[in-house]
Amino acid sequence: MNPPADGAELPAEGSAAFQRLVEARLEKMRELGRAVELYPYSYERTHTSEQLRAAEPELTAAGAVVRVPGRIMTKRGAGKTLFAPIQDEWGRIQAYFKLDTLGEERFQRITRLIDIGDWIGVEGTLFRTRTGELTIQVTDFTFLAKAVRPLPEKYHDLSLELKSRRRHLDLVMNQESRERFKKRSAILAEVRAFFGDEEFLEVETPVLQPLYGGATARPFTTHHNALDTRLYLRIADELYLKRLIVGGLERVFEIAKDFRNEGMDRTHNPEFTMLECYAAWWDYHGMLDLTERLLRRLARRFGNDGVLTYGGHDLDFERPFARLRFMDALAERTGVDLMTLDDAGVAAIARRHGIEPRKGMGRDKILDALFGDLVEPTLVQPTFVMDHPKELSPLAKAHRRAPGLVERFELFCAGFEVANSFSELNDPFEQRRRFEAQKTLAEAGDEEAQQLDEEFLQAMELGMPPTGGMGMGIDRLVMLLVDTNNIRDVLLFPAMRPERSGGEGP
RNA sequence: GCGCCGCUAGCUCAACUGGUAGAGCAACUGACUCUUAAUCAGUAGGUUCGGGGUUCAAGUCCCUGGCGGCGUACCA
Repeated sequence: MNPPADGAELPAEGSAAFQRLVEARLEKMRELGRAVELYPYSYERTHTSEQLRAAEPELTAAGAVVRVPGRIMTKRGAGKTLFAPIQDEWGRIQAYFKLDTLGEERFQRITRLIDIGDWIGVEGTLFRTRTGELTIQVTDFTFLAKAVRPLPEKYHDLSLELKSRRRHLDLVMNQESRERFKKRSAILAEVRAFFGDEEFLEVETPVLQPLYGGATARPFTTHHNALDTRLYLRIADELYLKRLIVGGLERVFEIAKDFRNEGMDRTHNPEFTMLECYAAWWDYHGMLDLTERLLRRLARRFGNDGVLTYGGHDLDFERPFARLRFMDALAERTGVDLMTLDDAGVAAIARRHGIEPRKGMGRDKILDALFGDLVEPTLVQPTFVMDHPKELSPLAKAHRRAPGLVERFELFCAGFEVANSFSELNDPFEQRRRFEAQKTLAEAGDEEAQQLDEEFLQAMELGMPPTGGMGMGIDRLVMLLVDTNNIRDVLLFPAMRPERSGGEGP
């Protein structure tokens, strides 16, 4: 038998009132500890709450004794009986405790010494109450673990902050939250299965990198003690994955965290999960087909016959996705063929649409801003936007026919970007020129400028096959599939400012 | 970054123009042998985010710091 936990206490914290709530629980735990093991090592479960519901007819007919562990969510005493829903990962099953069946000591134990929030295993047979609820008639029960802290209030939702900061509380209190994160896991599994079927090899590349590249973003920096050298947390996998293509691995993909030292809001977290894939011998058309197949498969599995409801819109992934050329979309919105205009002309059009070009914004950046304002919000149904201006895409191959453009597409759904893809630049001389240009920007103080990666260039100089590449923000994909507009809903532990007591004052 | 709003019991929220800080849930005591937001009777529970100021008097007004929400800008 365990020591009776007489010394158990929590560090002083919170108000005296809170201390008393905890103390009441500790006191009951001490008393309970004199009779039972407080922290047993395991429990033999026969069924989950879900399995009980599925197997009810057989179990009832056989009068089978089941053993189900779970957390006590409420206690409803009714004289010499007690009803208590027991919650496990899949849901709840009601347990019925009766003085007559359990005897005085065990009945007192459940009614008086065991708290809401505690874990117990109940053993008994199934029956239906008068009101029709499936219930376990408890013949015995086992104490499994103590909740020394009280559970939150039961019929109002937690604030988003508490849900995010204390995800464990959210998961205890909200079945729907548990379902959402299980769905995220299923989505990831489905994506991996898809790439397996498409004969892509899943690989892992470094998170800690001596140089960062593959995207324009500010990195996190860290330091390696033994090497006494600065390292960066990756902002993209791109350059390493392309080196694998050079090496002869023809189809690779990676699902991994990227880190970007930038603002956070409803759609941005400093660390986020990115899918990148590369296929030798493909151009962006091949990637486009792949992307469409992937999204359709996900929409069939997680939506309704290939249709996803998002923000009140029905998004149809079953039909071939719309395709739209970047410049055509802009021309349609502005009434002007912007290809024919010079920088000043483009800037003038932007001003006419309420966009004031910032200092240092090149023509292509202004086009991008215009696109973001005028076109993106209108792209509700899945739409491929194709053939972007060159300056925006330093790693993409020039368009084979249209001068000034690159072979690139982005997939938009519900007004936000889901995927981004190029015919990958594989000309090492052109790539070196573009890096040099970035280096100049960096020296001028542009923190987002990409660094010249000699290792990568040397790899490309060894010869990189024609290659298609695609990147997809997994968190946004999950947001789309679970119908939420807040990234915190799909990250178990989103980045939060550390909690601190108030400042010291002036 | 910037702007607006918020922070009161463990949780969700009240408290008028400055005038004794309240309710529900949770907790505690009691009643009830099919309850289910159980019910009924009672008890206890507060650093009103921190610091400073104005005032006879501050949850409320002012200054300042912290944290959050929403909007906005950049990034997936």
